[in-house]
Amino acid sequence: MKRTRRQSAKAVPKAHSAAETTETNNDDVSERIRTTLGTAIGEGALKPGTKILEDAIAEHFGVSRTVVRGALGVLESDHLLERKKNRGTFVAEPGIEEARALFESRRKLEHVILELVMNRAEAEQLDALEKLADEEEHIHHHGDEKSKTVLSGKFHIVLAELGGNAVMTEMLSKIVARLSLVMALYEEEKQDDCGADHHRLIVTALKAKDLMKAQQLMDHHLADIEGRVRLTEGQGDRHTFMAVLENFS
Amino acid sequence: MKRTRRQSAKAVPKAHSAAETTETNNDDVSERIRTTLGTAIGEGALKPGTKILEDAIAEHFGVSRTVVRGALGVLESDHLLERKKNRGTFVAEPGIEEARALFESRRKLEHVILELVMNRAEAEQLDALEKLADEEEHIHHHGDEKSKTVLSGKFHIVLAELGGNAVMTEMLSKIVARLSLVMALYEEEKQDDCGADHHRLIVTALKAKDLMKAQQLMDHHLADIEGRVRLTEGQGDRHTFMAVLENFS
DNA sequence: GCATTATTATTTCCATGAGAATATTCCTGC
DNA sequence: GCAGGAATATTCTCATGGAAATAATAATGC
Repeated sequence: MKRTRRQSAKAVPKAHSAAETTETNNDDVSERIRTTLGTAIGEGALKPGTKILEDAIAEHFGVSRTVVRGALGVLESDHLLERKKNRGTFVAEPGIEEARALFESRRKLEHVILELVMNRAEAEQLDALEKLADEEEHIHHHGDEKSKTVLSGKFHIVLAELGGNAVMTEMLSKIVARLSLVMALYEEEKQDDCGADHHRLIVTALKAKDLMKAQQLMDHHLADIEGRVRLTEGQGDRHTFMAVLENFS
Repeated sequence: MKRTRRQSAKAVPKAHSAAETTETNNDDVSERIRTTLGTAIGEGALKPGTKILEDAIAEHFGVSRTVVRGALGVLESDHLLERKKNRGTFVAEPGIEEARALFESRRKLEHVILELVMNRAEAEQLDALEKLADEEEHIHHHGDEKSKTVLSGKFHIVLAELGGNAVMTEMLSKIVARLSLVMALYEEEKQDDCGADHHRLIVTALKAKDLMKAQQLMDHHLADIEGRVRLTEGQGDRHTFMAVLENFS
């Protein structure tokens, strides 16, 4: 038996039988696949180098491999996945040079965003942001590892949205996503206790209309994150088989 | 006759006959389609709203519609194309809010890039950049409309590359591409004579290590571009049938 | 003559099968 | 037992056909 593909579970059997209840516009599925994989990567559930089985995804979402393939294509163009010819698709493993560029870009972008927020955000919007920071701090004490990183990333996105520039927001989102891969690869110790209230401090600086202070706090916050990382060659693939061998030889 | 598709001209007839000279790795084709359409849009050959026939592209590149479809997908995610369900894909028509965001993002990015270039670029690299600006100025006097805009865009990309941050360069490239759509939609008068030597002035400021001056010149240059545009609603679709009608009623 | 409906044609959209390349297992000889 | 290789299985890759939807054209009624 040459081709034994698992039967599509929730896929419509064959015909688009006229009375389709859900009326699943299949283009939404492509979007859903992208966001699903994107957030999975973002919160570290999918580690760098993990192989992506397009058949499995196709089955899970009840669509053909064609649409999965399309979704993977744009994820690749976002540098979240890498496709090796005839080998398959893998979660990307950014190199140290790319990591450096990403950190730098993020620093600059966040600076600009703070400037925009300072000029545009209403007081009530800042209140909402502050509430998010508080919630985050609350979660922090309850040590839920996953929701911690998720919330932490969300703060920066919401902050960017307050800047009122969708292009900026999108750029930052993509950089943050890629940086989560960098952290997964190069992070050394997970000392997430430090910097728990960074976000809240930034908000108060914003409310005080002190741009310099806010940017300075942001710099400190980001430096804190970058400090958990050692960007030296051979560190990135310490999880790979060869690298592990070298540690024991 | 239900399905009359034009015969693929340069496509290999059927089998990947063992002795394929070119050994056309078909993934390169997808890349080629993207860059082709991308530059076509960038230099205004493809105007906003133009319909993209995937059959025609498939035939032209000698591949199936599937790979064309993939390429169009990532172009869509880059906001250069828009896909309307069951209607087709069209060259994107950015709205005025998007245009505003793009202009602003570009200003900020170019500022950052100048900073990076100031810190990193070697003298000889600046020489190369200056040569590019000179060439551009030379072309300018010979009024070749197309190569003028192409060269003009290229300057900013090369400048970004001198910044030594690939992420920044990519972001700027995408913004510039989208802005060419904005210009095509909203540009009023084509007074490209003014600002002919802007680029060269920026380079000299860079060589003089005068960051403030360089940024100021860049601001002026970009303001010049933005000045050619009137971002008011109803201006964007002045080419559409309904808008034309309104002008005569 | 014009609006409205019916018919035809194009084109998008997706599932599927076949081919090619890679990974894995099994087998044989030593 | 194990190295090397053949056979097998898995997975990617892409072209193709058919169904659905929209656009275009023809036809009909008034």
